Parts: sequence; structure tokens; C-alpha cells
Amino acid sequence: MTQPNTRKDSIDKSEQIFQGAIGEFLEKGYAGTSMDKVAAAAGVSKATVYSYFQDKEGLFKALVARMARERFYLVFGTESLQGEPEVVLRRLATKLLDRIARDREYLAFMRLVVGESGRFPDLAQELIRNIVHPGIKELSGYFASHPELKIADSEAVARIVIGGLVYFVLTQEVLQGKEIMPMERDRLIDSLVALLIG
Amino acid sequence: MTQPNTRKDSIDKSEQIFQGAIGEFLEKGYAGTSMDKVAAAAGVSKATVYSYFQDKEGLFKALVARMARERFYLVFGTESLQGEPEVVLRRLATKLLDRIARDREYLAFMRLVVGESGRFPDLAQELIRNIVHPGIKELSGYFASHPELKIADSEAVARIVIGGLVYFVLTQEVLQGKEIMPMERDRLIDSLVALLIG
DNA sequence: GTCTATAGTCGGATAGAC
DNA sequence: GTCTATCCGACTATAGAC
Repeated sequence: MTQPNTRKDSIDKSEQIFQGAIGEFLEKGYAGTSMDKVAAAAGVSKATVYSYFQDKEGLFKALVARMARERFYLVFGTESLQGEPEVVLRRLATKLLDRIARDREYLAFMRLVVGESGRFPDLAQELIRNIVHPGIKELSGYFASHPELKIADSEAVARIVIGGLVYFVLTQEVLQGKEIMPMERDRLIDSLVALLIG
Repeated sequence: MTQPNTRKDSIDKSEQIFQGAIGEFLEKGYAGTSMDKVAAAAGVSKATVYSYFQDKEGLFKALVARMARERFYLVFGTESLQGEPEVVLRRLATKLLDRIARDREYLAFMRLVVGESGRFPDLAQELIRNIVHPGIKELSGYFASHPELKIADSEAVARIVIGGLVYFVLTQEVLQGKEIMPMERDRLIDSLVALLIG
């Protein structure tokens, strides 16, 4: 009986710890999270946590790297950018604004990575390398393949477009400004389209 | 001799504590900062800190509110937006990109406020109310007073422009992506100008 | 009004039983 | 391989001396 014997055991234990740790780190941040709470949330003892991960920092780094890869990839990558510019732009913007803005875990992940980026520069750069840069490159490539848009510097414009969308999520949702300075999602999208096409 | 008697005492003690606390909170975050270190950095005892501020949370909130008002106001407010659109835009963009990108304290402040925005929503909203919203309104008003720019929704476009600039600082400096995905500041500015004017 | 000293709690990490 | 029990340092906050 050294092999898995119940449904719960059949999930890898490190996965179980991982699942428990996500909620704690996302809610409390790195320094605010205790290994006691992580162990309790994962349903294992603290010693078990330390048998799978070297220390708190190791757990945190492994966790964020994995979240970045598996959970928070989604905006690009689920579909490729193809078709009419206006359609592609509206679909991209709508997806980014809607999906992220309503995903509390994604918002908490943004807070966590930005907040810890000074103390964990490796993690921030991993995010740049695996999510931000590929996203910019994909949109930039799309712009470059559509000369009718008359965009001189496609990468710079891609950064502006994504920046406009991310800043909207940042101010409205992350910093919770939507009641103080409300704006309809569609006004932003219409203006983005007008700047690029109209 | 109940009045100030040395140069050091002539500075208000709460100001002294404030100055010591800034560095600690900016570097370590809220949970990572200890009141022992704050007291040491301020050059007073811990009991003195607690006589001026109710507790750690009270000190933190007072501190961030004050930093937002006094230190990190600068981008707008130092000059009003007047003159030719291209000149105004380039000056605004250059100032925001140069000044903030090189100001390590400002970058740390951005990390802190974003990172704690989930646990301290009041502070995040104070920042929205006192810095973000006024900035957007000012640029929006400028656009509205220049119909030759043919901007249908001046506030939405203001958000896109500022978003493009803030996102640049966020990716290059805050998340430290400038070596991974470098881009000249002027390429972004030229493309912004081209989108709005060219 | 400001200090030193300390109470009381909780943190990360580990030893040893099973 | 996982648990319980524990070490010990650091934390927030305060009491009491001066």
C-alpha cells in the first residue's frame, strides 16, 4: 500500500499544498502569509509543507511561477488574432476587460506580483517574459501584417493599446476606483477603435 | 524649557517618526515592516511611536495619505496644460516617463499602493480621488478644448493616453522588464502623438 | 513626554515518534 | 511520508521609571 489508496491521496500532495497556499498568498501577500495557515488551508501539517518545499520563499516562488503559467495566461493564447482589425480589436478588448475585471483571483494576482516586484524581481521578470512580452509581440505582429492601419511603429502602438486596457482594469478594479470615476467599458473600446481605425 | 531647545527637537516629533517610517514601509511593505525598525529608523523609542499613532495600521494609513498628497502629486499640477497639442503632449509624456521612471521612491510607492489595495481599499480610493481622477480630468479638459483633435470622447482618450504612459512605466520599471523587452521612451511618445495628431 | 523593559503572541523551521 | 510537539527569535503593544 505505498501507492495511492483514496481519491484524495491520488492528487499529488504538493498539488494539495499548492492549492491551499494559493488562497493565502493571494489574500495576505507574501509577508502576511504564515506557514501555519498554509498548512491548515492545505489540510496537512507544517512539517509536510516543509518536506515538499525548502522554505517559505521557495514555496512562494514555485507558486507564483506556476500560477503565471497555468492560471493567468488566458488573455492571449486562447485564440489567435485573425480577421478584420475592428473585429479583432473589439474582441481582444472585450475579453481582456470583461474576463480579468470579473476574475477576483486575477486581480489579486496582479496586486501580489506588482506589490512584491521590488522584493522578488525574478518573479516580476518571469511574468514579463512569459505573459507581457508575448502578448505585446502578438498584437504587434498583427498590426504589422495590416499595413492599411498605417501604423509606423507597431510595437509601440501595441503597448499603448494594451496599456490603455490594463490601466482601465488597474484603476477601476485593482484600485477600486469604479465608483469614484465610473466609465462604461464600451466607451474605452470605441475610443480605442476610433484612434486606430476611425 | 517645555519648548524646542535643539534643532532636532524643533522638527515636530510626528514628522520625525513619519520620515523614519517612509523608508521602512516603502521597502518592506505593510506586513513586512516592524514597529521596532520604524522606531529605530526614526531615532525614537517604540513607546514614542505609539504615543503619536494609535497603532501600526493608523501610522500606515496616515503615512500613505500624506505621501500621496505631498510627495507623489507632481506629474500634473506643477504646470497647467496649455499650448499646441503636440508640444503639450510631448511635454506631459516626457515628464511622466522621465521623472517617475527615475524616481525610485515613486516606483516603490506604486508597488506599495497596488500591493496593499486589496487590504486597504480606502487608501487606494484616496489615491484615485486625489491623483488619478484629477489627472484624467485635466487632460480630458484639455482635449475637450481642442476640437481640432477630433476626439469624440475626451475622457476615454485621456485614459488611453495616460494608460499607455503608466503601462510603460509599469512594465519597464516597476516590473523591471526594460532589459527583457527594451524600448526607447521616444518611440512610445512619437506613436502617441501620431495616434492623436498625425 | 520619552525612555527601558517586558508581557504575551505568533512567526519559521525542525526533531523525533510512528 | 506524515504527524505532533517544540524550539526560539521576532512581533505588536504596554506598564512603569524618570
